[in-house]
Amino acid sequence: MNRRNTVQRQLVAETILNLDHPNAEQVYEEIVKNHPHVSKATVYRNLNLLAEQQEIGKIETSEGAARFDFRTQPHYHLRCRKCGRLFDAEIPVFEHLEENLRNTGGFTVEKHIVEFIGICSDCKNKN
Amino acid sequence: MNRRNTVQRQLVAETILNLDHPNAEQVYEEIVKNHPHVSKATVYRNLNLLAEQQEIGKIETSEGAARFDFRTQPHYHLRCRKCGRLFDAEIPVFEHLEENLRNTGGFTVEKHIVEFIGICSDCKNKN
DNA sequence: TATTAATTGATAATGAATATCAATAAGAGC
DNA sequence: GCTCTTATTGATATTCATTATCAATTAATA
Repeated sequence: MNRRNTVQRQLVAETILNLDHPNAEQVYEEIVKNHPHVSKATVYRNLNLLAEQQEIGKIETSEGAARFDFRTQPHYHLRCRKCGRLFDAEIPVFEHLEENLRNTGGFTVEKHIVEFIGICSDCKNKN
Repeated sequence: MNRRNTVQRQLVAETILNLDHPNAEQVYEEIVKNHPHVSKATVYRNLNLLAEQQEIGKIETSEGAARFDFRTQPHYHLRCRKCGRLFDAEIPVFEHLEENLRNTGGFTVEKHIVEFIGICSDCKNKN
């Protein structure tokens, strides 16, 4: 029941700080550079555990693998539909948006996601 | 290059009209009831083709399988995190939202998604 | 009716993520 | 420090949604 402080969990938590919206694969690749023994399953497990306990953010975009984020406050993202990279959207969160919908037909809204989709500058210059 | 009017494509287009935000599996199940010969791959192919040609909507939510929709105008959805069902959100689309972000750091925004996540009334009454 | 290329059906393959389970090791109590 | 309990790990199998493959079929055109 008690959470244990394992080397692997520590590594996942630290690695998130050094990567920009990585997916689980990218976190794994970064970790195995210096710690080849760590299993991919362990990376997935710890990413999810840390996200559940609100120590990191988990961003499930509308396409592709989930991304993780050292930012835990609500904010929105831009997603490049070519490379899949995420960028923080520099607009304020709609604090009152959900109020318009609370208990719509018995549906209880708990949170909302806003995702902007387009092309990042890198991909624009590549074609 | 020319699009052909196959029985299978017709079936997919018609079936979408009778289902509420179905995923590909549900469209397939509905079709095979009366047409057991139709392949699941064909259903996937036609759903994607019709979506590309804007005849139906494709909704890639932040979790689980993609949903399809006979509505093609932009609108938002509520998603139940228990059963995964989608509901139309009865709020107007933010027409000018993307303007705040156009060319943010070279990123060109093409569209945006708003998704409300919560619990539907059916799932609320079940536990 | 013959031609040709879009489409299909059946199935293999992919990618992301979770499940399984025996082996390991963190942390508590002694 | 040593032992015990059980959270955690590593390795791998499995699941799920979807796409790829490819020979066979068939819609549409001439």
